[in-house]
Amino acid sequence: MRPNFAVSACRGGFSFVIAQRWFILRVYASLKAMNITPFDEIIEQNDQTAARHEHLEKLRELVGNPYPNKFGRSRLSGDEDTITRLLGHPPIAEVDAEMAAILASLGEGERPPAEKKDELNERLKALGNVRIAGRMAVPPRVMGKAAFVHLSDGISRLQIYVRKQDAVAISNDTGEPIDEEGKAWEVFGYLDHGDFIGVEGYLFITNTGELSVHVEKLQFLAKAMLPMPDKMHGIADPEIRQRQRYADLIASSLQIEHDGLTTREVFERRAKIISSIRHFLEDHGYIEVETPMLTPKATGAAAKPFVTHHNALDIELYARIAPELYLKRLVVGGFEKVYELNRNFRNEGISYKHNPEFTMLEFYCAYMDVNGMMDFCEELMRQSVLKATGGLKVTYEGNEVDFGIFRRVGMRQSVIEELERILPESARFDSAWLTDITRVRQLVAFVLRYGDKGKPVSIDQAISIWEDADFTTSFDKGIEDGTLSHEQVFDSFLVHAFEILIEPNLIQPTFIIDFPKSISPLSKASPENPQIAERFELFINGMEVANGFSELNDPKEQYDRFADQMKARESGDEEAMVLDEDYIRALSYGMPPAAGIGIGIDRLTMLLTNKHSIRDVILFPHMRPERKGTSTDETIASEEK
RNA sequence: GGUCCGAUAGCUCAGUCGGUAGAGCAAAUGGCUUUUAACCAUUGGGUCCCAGGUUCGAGUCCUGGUCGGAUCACCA
Repeated sequence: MRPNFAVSACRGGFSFVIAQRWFILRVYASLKAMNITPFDEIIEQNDQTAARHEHLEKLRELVGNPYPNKFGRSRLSGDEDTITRLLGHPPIAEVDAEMAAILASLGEGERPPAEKKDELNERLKALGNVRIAGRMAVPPRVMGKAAFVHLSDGISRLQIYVRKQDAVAISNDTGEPIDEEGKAWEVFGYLDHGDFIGVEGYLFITNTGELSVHVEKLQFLAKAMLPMPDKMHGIADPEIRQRQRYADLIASSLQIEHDGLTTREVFERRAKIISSIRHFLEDHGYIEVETPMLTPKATGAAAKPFVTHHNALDIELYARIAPELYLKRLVVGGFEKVYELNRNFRNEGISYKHNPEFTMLEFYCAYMDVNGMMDFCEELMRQSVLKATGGLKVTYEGNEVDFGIFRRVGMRQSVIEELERILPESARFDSAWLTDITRVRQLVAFVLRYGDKGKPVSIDQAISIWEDADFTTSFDKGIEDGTLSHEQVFDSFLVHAFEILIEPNLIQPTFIIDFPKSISPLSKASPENPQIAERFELFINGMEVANGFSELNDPKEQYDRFADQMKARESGDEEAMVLDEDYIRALSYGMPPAAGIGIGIDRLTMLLTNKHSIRDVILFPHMRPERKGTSTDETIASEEK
């Protein structure tokens, strides 16, 4: 993009322009040599920015420093008068209930009766002046010698009315009114959509019944050098929405109409979810801790880590994939109820439900088991949903999700029931097949094909899939080279079949319980069945939202489980867990029986804000870096010839 | 990584069969002292994502690429 000379060119004669242009090109060349992006290349230069630049210079002449340091807002509404406060708590409410009722009805689009309006306006004027500040939320509507414009505080907007003969401008150098006829009107003429101004004036109701401020003093506060997002459409390009979240947030405060929550409301709701969770946990005796984000071992979950290097120690460090093992060390140390609500990092794919860094709540409670944890989790989710949305039912992608009821279903049981339902008559399912390697192979093939074809399939289709279902699977290699026991094959099939057949259909909150032990290396086995882990995952709308279990606290058994994981790692499973010797040492001091859970805050927020993409509930999601323009080098080279 | 879709004025988008690049908003200028998607008049504004190809002629067709979105695989 070429630098824009139009603005500077209008200030001098022809030779001055040539000299200045030459000078600017030299400055550009030296900045480029140091790999510094020139200012004019950071924002695109066009007629819109040129106009705003001219306006900025005019304002500098009129009021002095165009970036003053403060603006004191009045306190008529009881606290500092933000626009939202003034609209929500009109100062007249304390003195006159009837007038307050009329004011409140204006919000519904009603007009006050003519005689009441005059009386109300007298009352409002008698309250004295308010001082408010905000961003100009619309381009000013100018009518010769008077104008209307709305100011926004990011949440609400309040209209101001500027009349040429009534307004005076404030000097930004002295802070005092400029005693000069028509100065404020001239200043107003150089204001653009998006600029920040502060005004002082009295409240009144317009003919069309809108509470407004009749401006007596006008102070310029800051310039918007870039044009504002489209007032009707906001920002349509999802890339710009995510890269320039600030612009997206401005758009959500400026847009006239919108469906669903605005971006700002999404993040306000996210904040509510998080604060309600913190309050709930603290009310129940939990203490918040912070454990290392940079760790010498990436363990505690099955995932690939980000690697970095510490220069002074000259060691590799990993961004943590889970705080789990640190939190349990704290349980060993006597923190009976402990939680951490912070970021985890996983070096894996990006999708609508995965971001490389994501926010996870993990907490642990001594003397509790998996069943107590499910009860507590239900309670925590319910109060959080209630605080964030005001009810227990939310609509997510057309489905009504009811947080009033959480089902509990065994993983094995759910898969058996589904297989009984979908397998053809000619192959009536028998649960003994789940421990027959030949049958499991056929079932794997069937489920894979079934999953590919999507649901539902007819009986005929099921029969033909079943009859064809005899080919090698990814398990065969594991069996042949001895890295997979038959038991592991059965478990893997169960999990796989669950993911394909059951998981996508779990719309209502459902705890899936009874996980195979072999895929739960940190979890205690069930006292009734040593092959089953005391573990659950919570699914809502086909998405895993939480994962909890009775924590394994036998150091020798934990060591053996880690050892199994390390063997799996040896044979190529990059995500198998890494042995943490210090954790084994910690457990050896003795850890009380305990239950723990991890809850994905981003996914919970998606559910409670009806957002399909995780990137819509993360303020600054990860994206590829922007490509820099490369044209200026050639421009300079050709200009200098 | 696979598949599908998209990229045109500052913004939101049209652009027919391959034949002179369009609208609304925004901007600039003028008018208008209670408007509210203010209104009226006038004006300026384009590397049609990039590179090749086909053609007398490409925003449009073909090939390759960049960026983005959706989806699948992996994962929480």
